[in-house]
Amino acid sequence: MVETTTRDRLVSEAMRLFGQQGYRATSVAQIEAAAGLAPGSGALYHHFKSKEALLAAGIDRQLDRRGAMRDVRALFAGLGDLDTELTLLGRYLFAVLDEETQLLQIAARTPAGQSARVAAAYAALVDGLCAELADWIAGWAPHLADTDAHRIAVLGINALLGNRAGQMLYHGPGTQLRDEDYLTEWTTLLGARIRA
Amino acid sequence: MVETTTRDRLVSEAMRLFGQQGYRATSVAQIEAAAGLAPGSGALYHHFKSKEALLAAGIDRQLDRRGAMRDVRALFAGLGDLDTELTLLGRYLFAVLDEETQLLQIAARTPAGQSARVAAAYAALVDGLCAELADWIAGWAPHLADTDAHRIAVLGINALLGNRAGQMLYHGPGTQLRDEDYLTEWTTLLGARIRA
DNA sequence: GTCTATACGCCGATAGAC
DNA sequence: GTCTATCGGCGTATAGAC
Repeated sequence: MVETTTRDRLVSEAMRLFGQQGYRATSVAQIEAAAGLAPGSGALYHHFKSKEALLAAGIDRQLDRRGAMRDVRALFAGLGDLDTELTLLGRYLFAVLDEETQLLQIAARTPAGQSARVAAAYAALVDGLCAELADWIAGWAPHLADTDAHRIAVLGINALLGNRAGQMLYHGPGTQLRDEDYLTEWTTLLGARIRA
Repeated sequence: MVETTTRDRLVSEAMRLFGQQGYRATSVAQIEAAAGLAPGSGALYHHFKSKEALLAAGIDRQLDRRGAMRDVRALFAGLGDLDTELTLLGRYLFAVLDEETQLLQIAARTPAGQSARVAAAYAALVDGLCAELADWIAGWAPHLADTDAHRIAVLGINALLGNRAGQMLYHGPGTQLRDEDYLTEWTTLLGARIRA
């Protein structure tokens, strides 16, 4: 994943800075400097017609990289008992969220209805993860109504999202748990609910 | 809670706007206008020496209003069975979070280590809620180790935080569940874990 | 305490040389 | 494609009249 073109570098550095500082707080000059161009020169505008177009390109690239909704039921089914599969699934969901860290940060720091593209990308991510988890739950607990499986999934995803949100805000070691411990507890909680 | 002084109105409107748009994206002129002053006039600077001092005053007011850590174990203990108490406790935790909406929004939109005051206020809130919930759990499940009770509490609080974070980002009706349904599922999940 | 007026800097974006 | 130079606008903050 070595960046070749200046355009790619601009997108990468812009998304990194947008995530760290927010869209408005990041200046075009700063992005240019991070991409190895002279800060303050309008060099960026030979690749994007505006700063907003650059954000849109970054979101679109993130959406392109995002694989199609995986059928987690097929991926993880039959690997072992419920707790084992659930732990693996939790690690997988954390990994997906970490791939989308920049998007999550940008979404959190974008004033509500400012960018429809950002909101749509965020909604698609969360809804997709909930659907995947709900699907897997339904496979293990056929006796559960679909709405129940969905509710458990929403809560499970929110628990993972809340963890990453907390890490973004604390940014220090904080009082947060280690990922391993958190996932263990997450597995225990959801496993007990699904079995019941 | 009718605002009397101009200073109070400035703080209230500033915190509202900071929450909606973020600190940097909110201009002093906008705050002045919202407080009924002439936008662009430096009238604000007769009450605060800078925009940053205004934010600090807002955070401090939020901290002052925040009651001392309540002993939820004493508040909710003996009201009924575990599920009943847990539901009430969940409603209470949601209510506390909703009182702190502005702080949560500001924290989310403040670029990491920008304001130590904001980070400290956020950390104190989350740590306090986790401690309260862990305390209550320990009361119902004496057989559980303290570290286990704490882990369950962290996950429970994160699940509630994740829900409110999602509401802040969707801001539309979205796919989110109704509070009632979400709390029901939250209660079921944590209840099953505590009993086990 | 609030106003008008203004200083001064930074930002997004454009023009034109190379 | 990247640079220097620059325009116009908006941002924070200040000075001084009332």
